[in-house]
Amino acid sequence: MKKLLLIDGNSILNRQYFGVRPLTNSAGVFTHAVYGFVNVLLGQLDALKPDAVAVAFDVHAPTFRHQMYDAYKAGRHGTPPELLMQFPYAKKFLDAMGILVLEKEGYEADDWLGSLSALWEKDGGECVILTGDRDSLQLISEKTTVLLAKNNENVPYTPDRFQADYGVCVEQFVDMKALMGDSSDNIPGVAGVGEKTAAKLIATWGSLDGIYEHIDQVKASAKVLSNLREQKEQAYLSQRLARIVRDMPLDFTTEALALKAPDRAALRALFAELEFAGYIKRMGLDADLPESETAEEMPVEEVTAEALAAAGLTSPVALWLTDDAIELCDGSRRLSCALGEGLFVGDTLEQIADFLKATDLTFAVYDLKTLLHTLDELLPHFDAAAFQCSFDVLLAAYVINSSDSAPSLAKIAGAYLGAPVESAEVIWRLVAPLTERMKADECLGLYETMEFPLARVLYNMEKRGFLVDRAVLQAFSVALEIAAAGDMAEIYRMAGHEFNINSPKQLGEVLFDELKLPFFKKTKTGYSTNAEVLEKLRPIHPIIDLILDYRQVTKLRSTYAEGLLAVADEGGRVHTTFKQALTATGRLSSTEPNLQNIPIRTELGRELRRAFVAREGYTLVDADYSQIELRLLAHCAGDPIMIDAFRKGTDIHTVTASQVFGVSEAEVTSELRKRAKAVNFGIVYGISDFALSQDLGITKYQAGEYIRSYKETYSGVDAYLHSTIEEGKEKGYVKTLFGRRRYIPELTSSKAMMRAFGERVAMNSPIQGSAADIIKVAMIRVEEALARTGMDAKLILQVHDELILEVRDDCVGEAAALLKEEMERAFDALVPLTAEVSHGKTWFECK
DNA sequence: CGGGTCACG
DNA sequence: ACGTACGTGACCCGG
Repeated sequence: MKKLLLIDGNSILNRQYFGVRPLTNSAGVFTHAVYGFVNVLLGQLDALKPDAVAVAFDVHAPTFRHQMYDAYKAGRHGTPPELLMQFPYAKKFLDAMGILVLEKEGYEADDWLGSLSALWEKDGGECVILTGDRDSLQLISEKTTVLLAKNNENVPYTPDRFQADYGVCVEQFVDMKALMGDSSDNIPGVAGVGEKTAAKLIATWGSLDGIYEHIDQVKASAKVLSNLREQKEQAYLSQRLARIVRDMPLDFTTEALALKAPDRAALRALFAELEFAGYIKRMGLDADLPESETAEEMPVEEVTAEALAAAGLTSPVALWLTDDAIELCDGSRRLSCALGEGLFVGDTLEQIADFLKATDLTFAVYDLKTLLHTLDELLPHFDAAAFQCSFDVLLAAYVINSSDSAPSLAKIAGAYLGAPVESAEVIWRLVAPLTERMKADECLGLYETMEFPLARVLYNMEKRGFLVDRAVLQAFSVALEIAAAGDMAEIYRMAGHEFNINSPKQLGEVLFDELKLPFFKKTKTGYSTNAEVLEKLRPIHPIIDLILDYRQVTKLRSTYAEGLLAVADEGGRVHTTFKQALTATGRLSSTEPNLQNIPIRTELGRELRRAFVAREGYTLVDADYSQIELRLLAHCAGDPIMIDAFRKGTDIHTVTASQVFGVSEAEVTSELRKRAKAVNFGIVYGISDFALSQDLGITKYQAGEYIRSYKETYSGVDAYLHSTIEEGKEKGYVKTLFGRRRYIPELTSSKAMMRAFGERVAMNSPIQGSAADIIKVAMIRVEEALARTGMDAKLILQVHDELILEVRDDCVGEAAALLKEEMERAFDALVPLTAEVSHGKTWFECK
């Protein structure tokens, strides 16, 4: 029996795009989706050995079904350009492989899959359909299997497997979808009917027709029954939408699908353009090249690990990891050490691992932290601590100029070199000019003693991760879900109809057009519905409270409870990624997950911290700097009154209130202290009377008076802030206590708005940046001191002014003392930089 | 993919 | 006249 392999090109490319880590060739074309696609296709050809192959693509036409589909696609899953640009390459690849590409205006890939599998079956052949789209499961038959592409595997769906999964037979699938709908395909279905109800109804009555023929006998909830009756038309419309076309007009016969011989020259050229050296090798395409041409076009030697070890490179050697090779360059030679066929060939990787283990070379790299993670994932028994590295061009470029965040190697090369060069060579050639520039800008010390050593500390922290209690998150998520559902029902009742509460547009219409509530603020796109606005409306209408609560609980659920569950590893630990070369001020940022914005300010939100725990037998030790930014302001400004206050250990906000409002410290009420606190914060941010008035709900005039009085009290601070702005205007940048620069071109702008922004940045950056520098020093010292003492205590998180350790129960006291000591000693300021330590089994208990 | 909203320091 | 505090990241909507 002849075998046909049919592939849903859109679906598979899409999966590869999101599943394979991003990759570009040196021309900047994204290539990872094609890379994965090629891998999948070659793998299936190998495994199935089909007689015929075809790959289908969507070409939308403005028919009804496709309009809806397009609207949807354009909405939430609009194809990113980085994927779009890869489609032509995938098709070129298929052409070169001798595989038929199917596309026709007005038809989707699954229409082709349906029609061709029907045709092939009629001719007595067997068919395998490869797709990631469950829609195609309706095409399963005795002769047709659907290989459903999941994250790591392809699951073969036969009629039996389908029945087992869905509880109905394949022929009933379309009717089931007619009832339950499919949000991803914009099929409405019948309201209130989900997978469970749909399966039960279809299993009982056999089909959609069966249900409606016996509608008076159908047993279901009153709501479902009335929806079934009212939405009969919609159900049949959904049925039509869900059914894949199986009889599209075809202007060719099954013979046209037969696999042809590949055009090896075309394949080689394509892979060369995409820089898929691994596939050229895997398919033996380089063997076709005349010897001389190979040598001329590819000056890179493909060598084994042993040969490499014997090559006699001299330190420092630039090291650059591509998808299928490690490139090395010592200035005179550039070598690429093949990782083998793809990244996952065991013995070759082992050889690389052995080489790295045995070598005493020192490397220069781009982004040490990421490289260590990659090597750790790829190589057996990789020892990050033994990997000798002396230079990181990413961190050097960031220290020199923090303005463009996380610059690519190509971008750094563009800025500091001229001609385009290969990656390993770029790294090697960048070391000298970057070093010289750092010397000239007096930030080489910052790089050498702070940023570069910090990279390894961050690597360790990321690798360790933070344990979360998944049961706690689950339970929290469920409770929040229930709360949200309750709010939602009540909101709909008060509004008189259902709408999407998450849509600011729809919410604005309900509140301000329908309920006629007064509006205070508009955004570019419509009414503003933010918390500040809603807070004012609170007394006017009871729906506001519910909306605020709904917002809070859905945020906590989706961003935190569900968000954290989604990224926890098998052991329940979450591994954040610290971006070390991103912020303009020198702070770190934390992503996937962001562990630097875990709720604390509200009681409910704070509950989440109960889910952050120490592992069995261990305790969290947490320390945070007390008002470090204000203390640094006192230090930088040399302001005697502020310095005195911090030295005496008095409460700074109380002192400020007493001074600014002219009362004794004993007379400072909590309201006065609150206002003084807002002024103190404002000063650090680069204050304006308007913003302060907004924050405190007072008049602009009053806010101006506060500021005037503040500046009188702390005249040193006032003078310092002015001089900082002046220096910024003169030099074009401001800098931290450790010499980290931030360039502020806005300071010389002709637009007042821009200039004012520049001035606020000039006032804030040295303070925020110095605080960031100091905790970085502390982190390096804490990591080092803990390692030296051999204590079982490890840094696992930094939150700007806070450090968290996971410590074995028996050394909590010792670790807490060490942590406090190292943080407070990290910088010798004119005022004490105090750190407050606490500990507990969960983050919640650390306060 | 930009804007609105809201979480943190 | 005009829009306003500094630095971040994630989720959701809708064009």
